[in-house]
Amino acid sequence: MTKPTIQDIARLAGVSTATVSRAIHDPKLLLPETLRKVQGVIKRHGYIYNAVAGDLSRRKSSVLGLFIPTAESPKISSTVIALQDVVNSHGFPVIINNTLFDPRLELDLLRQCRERSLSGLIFVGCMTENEPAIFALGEEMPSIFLWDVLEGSGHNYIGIDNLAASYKMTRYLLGLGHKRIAFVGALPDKVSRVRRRLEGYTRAIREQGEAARPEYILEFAPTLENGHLAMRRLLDLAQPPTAVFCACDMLAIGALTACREAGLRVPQDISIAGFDDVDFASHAWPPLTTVRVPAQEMGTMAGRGMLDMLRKKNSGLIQQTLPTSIIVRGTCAEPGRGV
Amino acid sequence: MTKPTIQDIARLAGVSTATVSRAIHDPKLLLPETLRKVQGVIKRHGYIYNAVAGDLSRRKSSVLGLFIPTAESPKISSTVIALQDVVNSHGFPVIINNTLFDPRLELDLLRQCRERSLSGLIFVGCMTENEPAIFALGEEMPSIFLWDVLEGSGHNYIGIDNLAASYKMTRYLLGLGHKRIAFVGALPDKVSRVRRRLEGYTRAIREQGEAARPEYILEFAPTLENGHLAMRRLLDLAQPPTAVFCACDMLAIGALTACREAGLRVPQDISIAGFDDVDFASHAWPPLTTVRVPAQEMGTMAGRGMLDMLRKKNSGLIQQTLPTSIIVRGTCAEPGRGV
DNA sequence: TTCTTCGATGTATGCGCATACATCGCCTTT
DNA sequence: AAAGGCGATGTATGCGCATACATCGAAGAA
Repeated sequence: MTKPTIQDIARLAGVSTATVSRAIHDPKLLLPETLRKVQGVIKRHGYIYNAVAGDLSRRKSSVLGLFIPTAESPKISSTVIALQDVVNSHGFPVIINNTLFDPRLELDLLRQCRERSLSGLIFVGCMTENEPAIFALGEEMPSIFLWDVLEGSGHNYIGIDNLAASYKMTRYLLGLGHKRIAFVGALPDKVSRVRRRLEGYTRAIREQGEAARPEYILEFAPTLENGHLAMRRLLDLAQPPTAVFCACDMLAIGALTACREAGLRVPQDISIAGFDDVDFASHAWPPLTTVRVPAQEMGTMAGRGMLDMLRKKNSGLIQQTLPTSIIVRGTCAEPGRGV
Repeated sequence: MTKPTIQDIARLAGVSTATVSRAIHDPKLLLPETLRKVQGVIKRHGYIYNAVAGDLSRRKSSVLGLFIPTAESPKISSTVIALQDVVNSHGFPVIINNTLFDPRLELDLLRQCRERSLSGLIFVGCMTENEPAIFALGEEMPSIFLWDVLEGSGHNYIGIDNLAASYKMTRYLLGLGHKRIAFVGALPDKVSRVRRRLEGYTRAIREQGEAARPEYILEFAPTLENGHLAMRRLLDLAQPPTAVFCACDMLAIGALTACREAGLRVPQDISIAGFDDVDFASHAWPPLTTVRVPAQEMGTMAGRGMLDMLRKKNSGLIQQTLPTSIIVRGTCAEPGRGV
């Protein structure tokens, strides 16, 4: 026996296909009796709705697309999970695209999404060089950008002020008395939120009357291994920094390990600060001082915002800047007792 | 101007729709000249292929579905990333379904996948109570199960021998001289791979001539916070264990923190072992002794296997058991110097 | 030369559903 | 009692593509 279609159900229930369609999508349009009859036939014959056909007919798939650099970042995963939690329960599956910081791949994934007529796109940032194309696409279909602010851009965003947060953390380190502060970040040239963090850092340093030293600015993709590598490179410098500000916790925790291996005490000999406040941050040793990012909140809000846009409610622009805060734990202190 | 369809392209290029379709999917069927002509028109008019229509016509979507308990687990993320890496580059997007250990949700997500006529499903385990339904579905469409072995089941799997690995780790702790070993796992009743790990533990304990003590067996979902909680509960026992085997690293690292807070030295006062070998394991303090799980390999192999199945190559059953190994780091030692 | 084969392309149909529009009673309204 | 309104349902068309089958011409076989 072949899979029953809406037509089979209609025939068996003695109604029209339109009525079956209504029974599935908008039951309250039907007489209770009719509804029961149709639902009975549906259940009895194991009818499975064909969403692909529905999508074609409606000219719009009810799938959402999410773009993230890599699922390897636990903090971004928080955003992903929160988002999915909201939209899945409303029948919207999510296709997750890992761009792996590769602009070509990002574009290719984007094309695939367009081919599938996804009903909405959510970006946890995007490659800087693809911004024009992606922003243009944002005009055509519901899109939301997360994890950064796009002020005055006319685009929907739910983000954090990376520059301000980074500036604040750098000021904090400066305030502790550090003169030689390094910055380790993930590809500032390619990712705007990291670039903003770098700007916050350099601004704070410059305000202090000093220029940021190029050898103190390192570029590494956000993995533990890279944090380890970066710290080793910094420690090999003729004049190593007394504090290291890592633009994400993965790098910071890797750096912590490198310090331990080098026999350096944190924070007595060297201070380390992170960005994100991943769950692991408070379980590291010493517990990591970092910037808390409301990743989960952004995911939840993005999900709700997207649902609203799809339902044509609340058609205004979504533009929200969420607060961050410095979480002082145990990896930063005044300099000068070691090294 | 409305979006051009395959028909518009056909007309503009002076060929039939079939030829355009071939130009898109199987270019070598066409005369080079024809191909160039069609591709020119496609490019010039900004034609975008409509995958939804294609899927309907072909009666099969080229999207894959992946079921995981939660993206919050970094080790499962490794599998996800590796899998996506393989299939995305072949044009297969992946819909990721987080079941959150909720059987109802799992079933609902499964229904959504069926409605979308996904071409293949990959499961990082599934809820035990849904196994019959899911295994039955596995007969209808390409499916692969990961992270556990399904010997003699007739299903495709790429997994690890959880029971044996767990048995081995417990033996290791026993060999160190521990008599009081606790087990903390994530919902063994609901997830087969955790059940197997529990079995490995109890088997090893029983072989020692002792029965596993119920108060030493704790059930917690795999989060850092829960590991912390579990350890505190164990430490509150009249007779706390001298070693704690956590069925996943998240729990183990949380437990580590709880010990530190309680003023207990690891491994001098208490031993802790994990399972997974997440990246963070070697960055914890002390570095975590754990069972290495080839998560990435499973993802890669699953991706390749799925592609093969979809291309009808290699139609045999995929049944592979990958090796695990105990990674001895710094959290386990002989008992008896503290507590 | 005639028949066959095969490569290149065209024709025509249907995939399963949504929905604009039409229909048909029945209940209000005046 | 006639007109209008509205709730419940049916009719009919098309969404954009894949593909089975048909066609046609040229090259090779006999």
